Amino acid sequence: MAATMQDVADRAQVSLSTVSYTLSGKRPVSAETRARIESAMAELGFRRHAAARALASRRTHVLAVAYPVYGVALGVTLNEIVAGAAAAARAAEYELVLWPVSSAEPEMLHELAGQRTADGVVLMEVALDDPRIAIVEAAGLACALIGRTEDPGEHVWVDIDFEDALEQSVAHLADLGHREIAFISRSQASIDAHYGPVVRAQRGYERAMAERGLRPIMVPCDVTPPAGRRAVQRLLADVPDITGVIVMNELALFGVASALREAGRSVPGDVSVLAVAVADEISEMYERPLTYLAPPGPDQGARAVRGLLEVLDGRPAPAGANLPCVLHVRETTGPPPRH
Amino acid sequence: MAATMQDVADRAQVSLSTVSYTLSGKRPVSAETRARIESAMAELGFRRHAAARALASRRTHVLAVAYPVYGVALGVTLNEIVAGAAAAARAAEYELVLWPVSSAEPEMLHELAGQRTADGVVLMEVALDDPRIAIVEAAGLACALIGRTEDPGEHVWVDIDFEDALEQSVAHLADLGHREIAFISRSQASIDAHYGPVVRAQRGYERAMAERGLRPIMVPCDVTPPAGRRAVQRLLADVPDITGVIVMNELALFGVASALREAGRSVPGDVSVLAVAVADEISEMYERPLTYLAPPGPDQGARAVRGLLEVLDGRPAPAGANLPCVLHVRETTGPPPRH
DNA sequence: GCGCTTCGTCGAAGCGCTTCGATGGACAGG
DNA sequence: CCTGTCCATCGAAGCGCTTCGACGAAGCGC
Repeated sequence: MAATMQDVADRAQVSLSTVSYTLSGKRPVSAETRARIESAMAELGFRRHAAARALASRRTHVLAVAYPVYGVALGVTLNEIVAGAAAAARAAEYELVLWPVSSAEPEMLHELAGQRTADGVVLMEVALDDPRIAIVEAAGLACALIGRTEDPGEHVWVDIDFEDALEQSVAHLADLGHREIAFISRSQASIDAHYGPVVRAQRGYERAMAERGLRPIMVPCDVTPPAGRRAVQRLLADVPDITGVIVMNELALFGVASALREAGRSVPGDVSVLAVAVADEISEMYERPLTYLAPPGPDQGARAVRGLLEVLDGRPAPAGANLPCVLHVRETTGPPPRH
Repeated sequence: MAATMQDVADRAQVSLSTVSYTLSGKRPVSAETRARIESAMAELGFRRHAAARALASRRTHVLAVAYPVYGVALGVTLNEIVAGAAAAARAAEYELVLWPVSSAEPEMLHELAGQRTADGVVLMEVALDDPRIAIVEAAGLACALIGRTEDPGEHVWVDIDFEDALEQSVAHLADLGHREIAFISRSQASIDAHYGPVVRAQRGYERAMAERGLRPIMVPCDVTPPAGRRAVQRLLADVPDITGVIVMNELALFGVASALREAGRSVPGDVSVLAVAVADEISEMYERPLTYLAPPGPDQGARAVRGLLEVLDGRPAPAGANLPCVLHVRETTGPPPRH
């Protein structure tokens, strides 16, 4: 079967512990011994047995991401975060695994964390009062948040600066001369549930509009294309002279496009469309080059993982990071029409 | 720190091995001893240490799913499979983790499999000649396929019966009286790459049409809403008297809807629309009750996991399962218009 | 030339669990 | 009453690795 460290030691004619030290670098090993051991490992195709290592070292060298498998329609944004996290983990010689847990079943998390198969957990889509944090910490694992609670305190957290994103969005449109700017956000349910991103975005939007003496026009909208279409139909009925639409809703975006087309409004001639926190890949799907604010995607995952590693190594947790989205001006925004 | 089995044994005044046996059930334990041990475990909040167990038993009790994080836009269908797999694993007291690996980086898989942190791997989105299978098996892990290779041989595999799905689709529309029935599938690239589902679906479609003396109308289409819209525009130009459209493309579906609306074709009055292998959740997103063939979703994951467990327990692998989609007739299909 | 440190290596003790063989008591059959 | 079974339990030997203390061989200064 698979070669063990003892096999390597025998073949290289050294003791088992020397093999361990060449691998970990925790004690010096002479160059020729190291070379002999390395070729023995290569010949035998040796790979450390993770469970044995974990048992002996009290470290699994595994980081987990609590991955919300249910409910999220469009995984691209999540996946970018995971990709960033995986890369950062790999760079530190940690493995990254995903734990498929919906936030509705914290019991599952308790189960997984209790077995101590990971050293730390990255929690995605953190709610303002997230019960999962306590569960993870009770199991003695480190934890990092993508998003943040009401008061993240000393936790490692990485969030998108939604307030800033909406400020940027309003600024871009207002600078172009728009006065009637609507914000199509998420479902009424998520607003009512005080879901962090939605609440903070709304706050940013309202402040940015108020600062410019503009009237905020909030349009809640479910995360589906037809909902986006209906939202725009409603908006056009209520505010016929609308010229700017900010959409923070990946799927609704497609419905927005078709509703505007149907209503005979050209983009950006009649109406400018700006998408917020939409992954590059989604923006590519749009029918024409979309003006959008790209979320920090992979960087979020990478920072969360690096923060986790700091904590695991006994260093102080880095300060929470509120990362900005970056504006890509393409072809769906322009000056408003002069009537 | 966390309680060990020895702590439980001490508190229940039995030996360590007796605790182990009550947990595993591999030897009889008297009722009162068991009760004492169980309350000791509850009081201490004991949970088995996974690494220690894995080391001693040569079984990690973990199953992994190679989860394609990159490229797949719409995760719903994948997630249903994962949910089914997780449930089946849990029922057998296995944990399920996801390994975030794109099929483009098999090296990553090699790394993960080499460390033996799982007993078996479920491979999703298997290509007709998938290099990952050899990698997993070389590491000595069992493996199950969602999808299948050209010749799956003795492997555990679970696939959607795409040929049958298209046969059902054509039958439904033809029975309603349609004669001009188009099939909007996936990108030309995936057709050229002989991606299994696409190839088999096309085969089923062409055969079903031929059997009825109908002319097949294949429309390749990228997996984005605007691509769906363009595909329909092209189709309407080429075949103005089209009355039936079969769509096997989750995202294009939304573009299909808007293109038909724009062209002034009512659904199902002028054109019937039938979606294939679209998750329930996606069908809910459609603007009106959609006629669709639901994929076996969770069942695929569950069967893959159960097959894996059979193999791990030394039993023969169950035969590959080619699962049918089930037709839900709702409101987007009806008889063709009489001109 | 002596004791010191430093370097490279070794041996052994676990990490927390599973599992095998052994043991002792209860009970039935003769 | 003795032997043979069966049942419930125990003790100990690992699983493959990390890590600590120890140790011989250099290399140093005085």
